[in-house]
Amino acid sequence: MSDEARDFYYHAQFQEDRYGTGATGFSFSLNNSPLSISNSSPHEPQGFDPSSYMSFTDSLNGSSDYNTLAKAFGLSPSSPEPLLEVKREQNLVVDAGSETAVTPNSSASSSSTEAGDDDSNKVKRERQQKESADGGESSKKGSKAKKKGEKREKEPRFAFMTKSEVDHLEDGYRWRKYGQKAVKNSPFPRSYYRCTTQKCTVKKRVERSYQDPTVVITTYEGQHNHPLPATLRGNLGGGMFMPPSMVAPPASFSQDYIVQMPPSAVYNYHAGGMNSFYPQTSSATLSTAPLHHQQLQISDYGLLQDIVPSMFLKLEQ
DNA sequence: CGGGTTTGACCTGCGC
DNA sequence: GCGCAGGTCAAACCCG
Repeated sequence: MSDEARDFYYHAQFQEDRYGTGATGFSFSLNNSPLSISNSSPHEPQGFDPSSYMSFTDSLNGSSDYNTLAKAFGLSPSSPEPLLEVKREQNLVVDAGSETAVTPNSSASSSSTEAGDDDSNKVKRERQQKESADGGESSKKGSKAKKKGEKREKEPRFAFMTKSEVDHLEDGYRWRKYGQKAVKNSPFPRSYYRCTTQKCTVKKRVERSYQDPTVVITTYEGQHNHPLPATLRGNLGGGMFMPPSMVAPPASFSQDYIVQMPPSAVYNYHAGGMNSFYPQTSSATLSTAPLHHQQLQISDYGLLQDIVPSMFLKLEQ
């Protein structure tokens, strides 16, 4: 697998009740066939390679097994009814189905200039040399500088889209905003966040789709090397949304499978059919419509917090 | 006072 | 080489 093909795109929708009316929920509004080879999306790049699809797990572990995820969601490679969109970014983020294309290769740098630790350290060093002539070799942040010629390693990334009124969705981890930039051709800025846990280099970018302002595009980069902050574990209620960071596919569709809603939270679903899956908890209700049209209504987020930690442990082993 | 946010400056990569 | 856009830094600021 090439370095430049390790990013992912995930599409979900979240109906949020930010004002506490109790009506919250999310839906995997997958308007495209992510696992489909015969994809007909107008936004799909020409000559799109279906092998570029891979599971979250694959994305994070560096392996590529396209069929695994397809199986996991009961899809044949040409299934017209995708349940989950997991897509590598091939140097771009593409909304394969909706109107919210994310700068399709307008500048590959948007997806390839990651791992700022390397460059930024260089930047820091240079700045320090400029600004502090006392040759301070300190720099609490620039401690792991790399050689100049060394090529930056790209962290695996995946992006997903969420329908939400708030930009920064709670995902159980603590984030520190370190930047905000205006996005070309978009009235909405892009925010940059870093995980505040020490030694954790996970970053995420949050921006709104300029074509559909109700859609928030979140791009995760890297993997958390620590558990969910304890102070937040018991606080998963209240409309929190767990974006998917990893999928642990089942051996077969008839079995339970786990969708990890990251960074670490997991929902456990039971596959109910080719085009639907059902949460095992009674806290949620799900229509029998095809999944990509379904809206999972979670009426009791308190239950969610019970589910998440246990599922996480399950995946941890 | 500690931790998070804001924001202008600065850097890098890329296309022309 | 230049300009543009994305990404990051870090001082100033804010807030509990």
